[in-house]
Amino acid sequence: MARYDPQTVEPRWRAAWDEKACFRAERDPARPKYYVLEMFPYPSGRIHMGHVRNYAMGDVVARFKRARGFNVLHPMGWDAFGMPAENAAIERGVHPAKWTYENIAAMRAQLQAMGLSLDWSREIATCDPEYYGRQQALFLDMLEAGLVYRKASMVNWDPVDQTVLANEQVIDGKGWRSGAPVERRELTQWFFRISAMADDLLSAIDGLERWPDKVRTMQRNWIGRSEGLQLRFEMVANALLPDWRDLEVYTTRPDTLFGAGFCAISADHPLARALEPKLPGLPEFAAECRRLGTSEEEMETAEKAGFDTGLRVRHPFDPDWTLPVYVANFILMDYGTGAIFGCAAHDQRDLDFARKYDLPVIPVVAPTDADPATFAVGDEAYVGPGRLINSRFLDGMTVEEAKAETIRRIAEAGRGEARVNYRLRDWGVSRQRYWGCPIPVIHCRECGVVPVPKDQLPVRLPDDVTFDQPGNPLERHPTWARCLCPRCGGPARRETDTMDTFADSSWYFARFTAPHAETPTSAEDIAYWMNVDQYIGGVEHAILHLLYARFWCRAMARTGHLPPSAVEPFDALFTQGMVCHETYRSADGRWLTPDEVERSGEGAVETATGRAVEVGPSVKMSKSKKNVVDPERIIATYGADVARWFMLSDSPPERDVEWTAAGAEGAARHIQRVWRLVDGAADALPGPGAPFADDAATLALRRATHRAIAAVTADIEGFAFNKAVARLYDFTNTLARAGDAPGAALREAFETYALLTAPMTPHLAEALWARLGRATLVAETPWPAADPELTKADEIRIAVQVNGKRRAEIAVAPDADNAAVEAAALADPDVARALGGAAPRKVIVVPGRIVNVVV
RNA sequence: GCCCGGAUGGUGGAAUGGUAGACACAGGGGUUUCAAAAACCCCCGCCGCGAGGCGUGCGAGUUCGACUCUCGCUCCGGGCACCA
Repeated sequence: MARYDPQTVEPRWRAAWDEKACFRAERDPARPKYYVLEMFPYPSGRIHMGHVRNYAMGDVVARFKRARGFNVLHPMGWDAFGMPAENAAIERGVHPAKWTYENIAAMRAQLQAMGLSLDWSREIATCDPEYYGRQQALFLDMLEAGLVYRKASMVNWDPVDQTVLANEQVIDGKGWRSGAPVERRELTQWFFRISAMADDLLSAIDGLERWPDKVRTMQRNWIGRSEGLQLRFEMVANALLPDWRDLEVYTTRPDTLFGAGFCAISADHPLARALEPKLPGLPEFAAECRRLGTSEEEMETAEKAGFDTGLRVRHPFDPDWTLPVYVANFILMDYGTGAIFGCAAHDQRDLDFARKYDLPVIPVVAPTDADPATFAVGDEAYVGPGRLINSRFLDGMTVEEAKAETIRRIAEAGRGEARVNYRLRDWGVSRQRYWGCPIPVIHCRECGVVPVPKDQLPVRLPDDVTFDQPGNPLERHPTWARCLCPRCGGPARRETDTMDTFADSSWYFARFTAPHAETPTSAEDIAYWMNVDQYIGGVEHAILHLLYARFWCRAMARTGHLPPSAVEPFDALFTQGMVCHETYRSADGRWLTPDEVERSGEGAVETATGRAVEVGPSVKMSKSKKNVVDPERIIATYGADVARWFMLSDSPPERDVEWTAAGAEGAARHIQRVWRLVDGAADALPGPGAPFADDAATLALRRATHRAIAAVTADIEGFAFNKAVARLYDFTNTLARAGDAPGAALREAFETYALLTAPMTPHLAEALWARLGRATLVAETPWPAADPELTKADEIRIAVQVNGKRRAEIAVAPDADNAAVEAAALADPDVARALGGAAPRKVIVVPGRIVNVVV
């Protein structure tokens, strides 16, 4: 009896699949298609366990659907542009392209070793001009359609490195390389007009029924539709800015207008800009605000601070009532009008601000159970429902009534109007970096911004670039940007900004349907393959990537690259959890990898020194904490099936999973056990198609077999891979005890096992199938069907409760009527004892479930 | 700070509002073996000799019945627009 050796067995079956091109996807209108896609990876150089989990799940779906008769498209590619390649160039002097393509080669080999049923002939890399050239064509069409424009916007500026920094490169307000305090700086940049589609992107979420509710909620909140009032406060005449008449603010709480205590504007508001040179102290304060960087998180968590401009505005309902105007660090120029009125009593931020600067806190909404005369606000703003107080003509109204009435009166007075607003901002795509898709426009002194003619695409990145100094290599390249204006022929300069990599990942799924087409998409292939039936990826992409892709598809539809049916490209979405591992820290505070540590009972020691190691909580695998396990080593030690099986077992796919060495060994033992069972029994089995014996042992085993088929099928369809795995463990235990069962039933059971395990452990499945004498491939074999006659139970056991506490268990026929079940329950001696002679007041019988006797 | 999740034995988890702990890992005991490994069998929520009682992060509530529904917390995680 040979031990199952994955290192020799697995490559053999991968070669067999390749030879028969089992996973090549060809358009075939006669067959139903199924497009399953996992989020493509960034080519960091090595796959990690998160990839293993993601791609194992996708492969389960792909192999399952293929076995169910679908024409499956399951492609793979590379999200290959991005900052790490430039960082490698800066730190190690390797060219981003060389670094990226070497990483792709290494990761492709690793993914191939996983035995994924991918169509590699469709592989794409976003850094390939074949791909990004088509993206440039899309960009030009979107530009022409008015979906792209330029405007001034803020970036994080490192004044020492003279470089734009990503948010993750700003640490505690300082540049990650230079350590210099970061400034906000304004640059003219390219934007996609995603906000113009806000309403459609919002309402279409209702139709995404096979997306997780949490993702739909997050997207709704992100878009943030609000109904409110845009209102112009009249400015009190002042010598500083005699020409400014009004201050326009946006509020979602017009009902609280009589609670207004101040107005606040962003440091980037035109009014603040106009005041800056005229007000001593303001430039310093504005600079302080701008040091906050561009992330919303920073703005919101920073301590509220303001600068009193000395200007005042009039209350719209009382010309004698004036409010101070502050410049404040928590007002976003990008939201609403960049100015607010503050009602301290009913907004926490406003309250914090008012307490700090001693501004009035006037409650104007009182909860219905409070006494309006004494209701006051302490350190917590009241944001709940209630009735208006201290608000003149609004007194006594509900919040909703008061909002409507305020808007009506403001409109009547000509000082504002109702307005729908969105939190969603336009998508800034300009990146001042080399390793991205060049934005295909030319700047001409005479003609302005001129699109690159399509026949000159792709605008290729130059190869000869240097990274020995900070800044954008494209900008300082001696010749690349220099060109002639396509319109007037005069000297001109190329755009040196490249696109956000989110653009690359916003349409790759469409490109996979025709990866070699001359045009970005091919209508026939799109019509057949789109949409993606099942998309699988990390929940960290719930908002940005998925929202941008939804927008981009709408833009592609408007420019004729996608049919209207593809504006929502992902019919079903599944977000999987992360892979975690416990963390280890040596006595001197160094993080240790799991390889450097020996686990012993409660504690752990560092193998090299024998010293005790502090075992930390299990958190997402990350290089910084060194709690990573290299899939390549796992595959080399145990085989791909073990890695796949373990990643699918135990934890529900949407939840985080913890990698443990013991778990991996358990998975390896299981695979050996299955092989041993089949290998030991195979020679004695009758050939395929032998008739079943008419005896109890045959019936019992066949019942177990068909129940396993039904259960595994339902579990895979329901994305409960951990439960499918548990069913297969269960079925394995049945097989282990069925050694003397009649041959035909045993063959059916073993063959069924091979077919059911194939989506999870495809190599093992093929090996079992072949050992059972089959000359075909499991990869080409249809999924087994459960015989309903065999999955029915002949007797069920149900619990009997007395006053909600379980007291007994009775066996009844599955179709027994309620009266019979009730009688059987009351006749049970344990039930009688629990009743203690008391007469049942009520008996609840839930058919097939439970009996509850209430006394 | 704001938005979205999650919490069940020693561990990962299972459970259309209906027998809490399927299945697995770890642990314990046994069989086999010169021995070890492997394999196989049994036990395994907590307290209790037992009868029984208590148990799904905490506190309330709805229900004949709550891990599941509602409200209020705690802790942990994801996202916050230039990481991908």
